[in-house]
Amino acid sequence: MDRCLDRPGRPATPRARGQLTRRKLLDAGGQAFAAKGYHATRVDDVVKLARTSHGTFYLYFANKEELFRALAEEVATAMADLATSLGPLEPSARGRAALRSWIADVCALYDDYGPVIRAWTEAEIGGNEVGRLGTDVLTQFTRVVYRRVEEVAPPDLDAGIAALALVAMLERLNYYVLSGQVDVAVDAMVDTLARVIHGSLFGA
Amino acid sequence: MDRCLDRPGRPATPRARGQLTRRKLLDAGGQAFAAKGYHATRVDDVVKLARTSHGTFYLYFANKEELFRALAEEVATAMADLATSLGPLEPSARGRAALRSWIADVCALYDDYGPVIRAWTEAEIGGNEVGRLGTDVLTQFTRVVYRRVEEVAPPDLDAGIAALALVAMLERLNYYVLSGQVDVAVDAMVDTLARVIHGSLFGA
Amino acid sequence: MDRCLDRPGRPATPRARGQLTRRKLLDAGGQAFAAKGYHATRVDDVVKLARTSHGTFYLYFANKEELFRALAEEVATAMADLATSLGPLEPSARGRAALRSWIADVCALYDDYGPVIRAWTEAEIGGNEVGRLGTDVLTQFTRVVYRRVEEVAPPDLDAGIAALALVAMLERLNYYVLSGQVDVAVDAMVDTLARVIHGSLFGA
Amino acid sequence: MDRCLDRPGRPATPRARGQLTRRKLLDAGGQAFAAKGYHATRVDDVVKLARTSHGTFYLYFANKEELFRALAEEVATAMADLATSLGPLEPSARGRAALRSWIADVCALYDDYGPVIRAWTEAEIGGNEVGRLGTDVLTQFTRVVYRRVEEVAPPDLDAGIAALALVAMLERLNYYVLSGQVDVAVDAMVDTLARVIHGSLFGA
DNA sequence: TATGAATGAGATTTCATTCAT
DNA sequence: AATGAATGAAATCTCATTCAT
Repeated sequence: MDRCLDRPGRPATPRARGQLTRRKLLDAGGQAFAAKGYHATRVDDVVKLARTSHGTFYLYFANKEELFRALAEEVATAMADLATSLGPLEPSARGRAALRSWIADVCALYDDYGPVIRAWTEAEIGGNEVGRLGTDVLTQFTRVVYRRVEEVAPPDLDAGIAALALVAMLERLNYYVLSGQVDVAVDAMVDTLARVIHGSLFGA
Repeated sequence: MDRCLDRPGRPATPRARGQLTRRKLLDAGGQAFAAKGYHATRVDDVVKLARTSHGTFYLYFANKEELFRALAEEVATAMADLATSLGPLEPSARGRAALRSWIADVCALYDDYGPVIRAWTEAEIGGNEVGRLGTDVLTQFTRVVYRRVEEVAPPDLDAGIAALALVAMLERLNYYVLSGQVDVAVDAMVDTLARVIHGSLFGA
Repeated sequence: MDRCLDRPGRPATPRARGQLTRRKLLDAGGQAFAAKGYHATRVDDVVKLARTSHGTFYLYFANKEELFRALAEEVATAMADLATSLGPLEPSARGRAALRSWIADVCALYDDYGPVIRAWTEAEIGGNEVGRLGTDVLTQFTRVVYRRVEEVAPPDLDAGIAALALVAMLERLNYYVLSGQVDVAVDAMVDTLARVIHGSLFGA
Repeated sequence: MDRCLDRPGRPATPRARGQLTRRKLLDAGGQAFAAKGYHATRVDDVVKLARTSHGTFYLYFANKEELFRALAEEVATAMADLATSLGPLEPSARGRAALRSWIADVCALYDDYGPVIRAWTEAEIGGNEVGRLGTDVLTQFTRVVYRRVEEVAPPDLDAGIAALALVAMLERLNYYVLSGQVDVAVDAMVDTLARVIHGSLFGA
């Protein structure tokens, strides 16, 4: 961290420092978006958190939206991975445990990346590229859930909409809980979500 | 306060025009928020839609937030009314039909007031009074659902969280659908929601 | 005050009511200027104090400045009268008593009209008509003082500047005292002013 | 906080430019207030005089009032210094010369900072912090004069009020003269003030 | 690479004045 | 004679982005 090491003449640690600065900005962005939301976050908030300057910010990101997109892409990867990890749904107790475990992963991911997920589904930025990225990721995620629901859905249930409804529930409940609007233990939330989803597919 | 001028018979001009203008601004606000979201909406958008002037806007509302709050209060009333209209949940086909009908009402309300509901639960304006109003209304709404769920919940289900999860699902699915991010018929959505909720409580 | 007396068909008390309204506005203006100063006073403040409407205001005065000018003209008259009432200055005890009495009148006038006097000497409105009116009145007033000073001034004293200095002292001390910036009894102020002025002309 | 970049030898660019801009704004403010008065001065006038942009202005001052306050604080310092430089008052010719010299300093200060002094004693901005600062400085200034007057005041003279009256005369006469409302040479003004003040204390 | 000063377009807000009734 | 709603020009203020060093 001692900056005095890279003395004038020598470039020193080729681009390691740049990567570090970029990372600091990404982290700061995550924090800032979490605290105030995408729109209310100022570039100033980000650079202050990152302990850099405005000039530096624009060295790494073309604008605020690009910072957000970079963050969003990290989340997109994580969500895609998570989606593929959902195994077949089964009525058995074992199936239910598997479901519960997956839901726990979803909640953990939301815990890490909630603000980003939240922001990209906002209508406010729905018109632009980032909104589209968000929609795509969510659509992708929902498609996987859909496939699993379809395998077991009773004939009177529209698997497409049901999958969407379940994803909606997962996302929004996490939002309520993480934004502190309600006071619920994460564990109890995971239990209940598993119970409700399992129940709605296979009965109580 | 009865002025001698507005005698019965004469059109009651006194306050009528003002109220009309206020209404126009409120409606315009609803439209604008729906179209561009709370943050992206400019006071200018609102007055253009309402076909008035900037000055007039500030005659009726101190700022954009106050306009939003006024709108939010209308929604709060509507939601409170809707909440009380939820009857007991029952496993019977009749009970399910009643539930479906209530859900249809919820979706209709969301159709009318969606953008406001959406905006007030966003973290961006969560720090202020409006955010609190939103939280309060949603809490109130959830409480009513909670009471009904509690009456019939199987012992292995936490009625409080379940009620929250169901409200989350209702709200977020409507959001997905109304924001055009996915393409689903309202009727099918209502069916599925009724099916999922009923199923999760009483089995398939 | 019962407005219902002037029934539609009859004009009733020809223009008495108008004069009353005008007076109310003038008084309200005086109060408002006193409380917040000329610039910070809004037409709205005036009409609220006068319990009338904006429309009515502009029925009687072309604008805020005209209201001020009307007020200023009242003061101008009073000051001109006061100026002529200053008798010859004399070293005797009797002369000093006469001076004291005149100063008491000046302070009383300042008590009544202070805010107007204050406002018109402000540089802020010095460029316009009102400022000129103020300057004229003050010049006139000073001229009278000048004549009396000249009659008795020792040769080493420039009567013109001395007169100006005395008027300045009279005006500003009253301002300090009336604006509440310092806490001094009016009587003591009058005594001291008489003493200082008399002393500066005739010795202690 | 010592950054490795600004090593001794390199021009100390870091803060210098900013300070210069701030200074330019301060000076421009002084000019603008002098020319149009506090209320009539627009932020726009200031930035035009300083040859900067609106944005830059708000980088250094939160608003017009803050700029004024900064200016006022400079004046406050100068006035406090001036106050302490007043020596004992003496009836002798030498004492009178000393008094005259001090008055000359006061008038010079008023020449430099007149508009600020003028503005802060106005009722218009008297309700806020700046007004208080002005009152404090003037009170402080008066207190020093008071001490000197008290040392020599004849028993029939209230030294407190007399000091106030003298300060009032100094301030207001300068105002009349500098605002161009009357046409008086500064030298003659200083002479007359010295004569009047000396005379009022020690006789002609 | 990094900085912090500067910018200016655009948003918000105020308020003297006019207008329809 | 009186009202209160409406107006819009002008002022204030914000902030993403660029620039000089």
